[in-house]
Amino acid sequence: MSATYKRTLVTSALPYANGPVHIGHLAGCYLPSDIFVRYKRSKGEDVMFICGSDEHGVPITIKAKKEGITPQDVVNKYHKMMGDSFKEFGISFDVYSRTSSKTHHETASDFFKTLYDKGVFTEEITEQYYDAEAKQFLADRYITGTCPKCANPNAYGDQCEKCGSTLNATELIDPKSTLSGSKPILKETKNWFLPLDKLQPKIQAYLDQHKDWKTNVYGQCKSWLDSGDGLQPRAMTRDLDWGVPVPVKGAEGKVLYVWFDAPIGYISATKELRPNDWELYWKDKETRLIHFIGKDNIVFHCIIFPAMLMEHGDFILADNVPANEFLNLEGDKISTSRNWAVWLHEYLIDFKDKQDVLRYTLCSNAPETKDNDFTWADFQTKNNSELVAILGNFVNRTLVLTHKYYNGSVPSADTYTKEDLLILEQLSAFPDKISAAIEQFKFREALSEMMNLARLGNKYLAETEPWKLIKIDEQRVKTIMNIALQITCNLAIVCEPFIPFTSSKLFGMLNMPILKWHAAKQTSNMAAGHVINKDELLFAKIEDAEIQAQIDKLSASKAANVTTVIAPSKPETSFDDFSKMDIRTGTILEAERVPKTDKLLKLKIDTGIDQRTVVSGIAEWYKPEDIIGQQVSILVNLAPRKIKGIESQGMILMASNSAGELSFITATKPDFNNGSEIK
RNA sequence: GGUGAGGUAGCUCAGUUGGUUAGAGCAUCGGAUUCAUAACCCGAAGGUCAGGAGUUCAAAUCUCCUUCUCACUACCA
Repeated sequence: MSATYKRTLVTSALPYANGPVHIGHLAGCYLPSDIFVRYKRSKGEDVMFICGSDEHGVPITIKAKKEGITPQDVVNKYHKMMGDSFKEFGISFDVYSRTSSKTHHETASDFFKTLYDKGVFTEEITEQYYDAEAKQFLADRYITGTCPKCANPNAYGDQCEKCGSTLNATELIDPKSTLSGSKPILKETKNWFLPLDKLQPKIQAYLDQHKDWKTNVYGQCKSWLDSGDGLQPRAMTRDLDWGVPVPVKGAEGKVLYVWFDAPIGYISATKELRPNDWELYWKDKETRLIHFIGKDNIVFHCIIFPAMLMEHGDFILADNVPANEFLNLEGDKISTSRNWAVWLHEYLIDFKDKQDVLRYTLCSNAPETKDNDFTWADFQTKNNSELVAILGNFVNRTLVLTHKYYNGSVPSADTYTKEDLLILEQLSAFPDKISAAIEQFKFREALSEMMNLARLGNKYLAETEPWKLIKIDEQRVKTIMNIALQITCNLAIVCEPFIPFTSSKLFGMLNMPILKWHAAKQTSNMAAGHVINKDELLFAKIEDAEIQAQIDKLSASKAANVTTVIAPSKPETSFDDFSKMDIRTGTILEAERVPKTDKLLKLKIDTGIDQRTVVSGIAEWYKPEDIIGQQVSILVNLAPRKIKGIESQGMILMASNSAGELSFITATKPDFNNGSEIK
């Protein structure tokens, strides 16, 4: 593959500018892409590494409103924060741009215009909620109301965070605009859709050429294409005032959909970096385009963005999309809102100058094929038992002996023994072994191969025992130490993509210029007589106390999360409104699971008035056989509704705690027969 | 429920087109050693390859069923 390409364009998913970077982001795409790019650079290949902040979209406007600042303020803050911490961590982007830049606005706008002029989009008029006071359409996130499912009064228009269900804004009970607090009205609006349904054959053909993609990536793409109705048209514009304005007449007050806008950010960033020849990287067939992303982005990078590029016409498409799975933290999902994360900017303070320890740990346990778990104990072990004990130790013993025996001057190799030759042969084979793994995006394997070189070194010293031989055969020891130094030097070369800070430290100690990848195949990079610098330790042990401090920090956020979140009270209502509800005491007579659902139970309730069927989403909390005879409160004059083909005639009232668990509510005294009113 | 990805030693993971006693690192235990940050080196122990059935001379690998985890998706009046 590389034979047919002249250059490589590597993109790393644009991080969303509403929070700092955490280890999940790093393990998912930034670290693998950085390793890949550093390796390519070391090989002397033409490679460009693109990233930037994704700064549009509704969550940022909400965050801004909450904090009483402008969306631009929000993205300025996080753009700087993310950019700084990436840099300090050694993620070597050639450009770290942002989607609020002028270049990006122009590029995205032109891109849309081109597709528009080509007649790619379909127009569709739909009804959306509109806030008459604020005079704007409301994104789903700007509407709150009562969740129709769990009765959480603070559900968003797209999702209820309490019960986790996805919603349509129009389903919310008692919807409310978060802008003005007023009740939104439905109003017609026009949006532009990318007709993915019509493009499906083209996308199919594209994916068919890439069956070599990682199984998780290809599998997920297939599932989109093969699912029931296939691909569906997707709106590429939104009624919102934060983003790239839609450059079309009649589209005032509309912006491009973030997922239309964000991937174009890769193009804009390249333009900024190479204003004169950026097209070479995006339009020349001899450029290889690779997107590094997390698994949540697969559909956008493998289906939607390629579709956009295809329809535009001039662009090349991704040759590979090596998406990683997710990284968990101490057994739980990483969550920004629950503060369950290791934040990069905090790590960089707590573990100053230990970038490589985290890089090493995250790479060696990267979620390449399935979700993985990051634990602090593992972090400590990887540092103490591998970086310190194997790599650091080998380098240290080699340099210490060199200073001790030769005052830091590289001894000359004399006659090689059979075992020496074997070692040298193995030594020169390492770069290709590591290359092979990196080219296949198997970074864990590549890293472990790199460590094997240090192991080889340790083993060589243990077998030849120069500290014993020095007393009887000084000539022989010179050869041994020369070889040990060659191994050390080549380690400095091949470890660079993974642990660049260590690499440069090592080159410094060896008093060597930075050597490139091909040099690692040589076994004589360190010339006899060359004088090395004073040695220092490459890695320090990490003590239990430091690890405990991090674990305590996490425990604290866990404790903070357990404290019950009390939903704020709803707006005042009238007694008349309340008394319209006819709530009764009833008893469950029969209960059974609704087939093909996870959460639904079909209940037969004696309401005192009659016996009726109610479908209720409580199957996660109650087993059918356990609740026969259970007394419940039921809203009996609610309009019936068909759920999964069953007509549900009422609603069981449930108490719901902050964990989203549900509980029946009933009279606590006996003798409250069915039909007793609740008021 | 549908779709996709997973379930291999205590832990984290490899296992190519089915082919001899299923591998590695870390952790554990034993030995050896002292140049080295009690590190290194050698060795041992450790697995009904989630469970069951089938195809085959031969299955971790192919087929079917069951079960668990994760993601997307559906149901929630």
